[in-house]
Amino acid sequence: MRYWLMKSEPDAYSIDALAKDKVTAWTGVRNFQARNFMKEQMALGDQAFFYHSNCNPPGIVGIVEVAKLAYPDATQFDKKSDYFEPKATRDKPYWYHVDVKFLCKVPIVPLEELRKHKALANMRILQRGNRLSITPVDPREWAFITEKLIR
DNA sequence: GCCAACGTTGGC
DNA sequence: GCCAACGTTGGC
Repeated sequence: MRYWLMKSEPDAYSIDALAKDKVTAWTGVRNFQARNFMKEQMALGDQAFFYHSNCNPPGIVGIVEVAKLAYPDATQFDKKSDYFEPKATRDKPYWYHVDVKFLCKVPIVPLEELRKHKALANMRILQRGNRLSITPVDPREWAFITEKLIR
């Protein structure tokens, strides 16, 4: 089982929205690396930090679990959707996504707090210019955050 | 709102 | 297949 960090802009979809929905389809990912993490590596039961980005303050606000393996993103076939992909066909979809299940909310662990800890220095989210919306989290980093920074 | 960093596109 | 131009992300 692996660990992940998944970004969402709270204006678009927040941890509170997921707490209400319980399960959501993680649609709209349009980056090949992020897609491949979902399609090729995510397994049922994998856990992920739910991260609020592009807000003040950005940070980890919850924990979720992969509840359904990757399947084609329906929004790519919808001409009216912002996520429409003209090159995709039903036989050869471009974009995939998993479903994630709400596990819990946590008191925010701000990005600024993550930066303070040497144990987390290699986290993808902390690297300069990082924009990837889904990133793997090392099990040791996961343990550090859940044991030391979340209470 | 600014802007650095990055991914993607498309002309050649 | 290179690479400049462009669009997007996301912290600040």
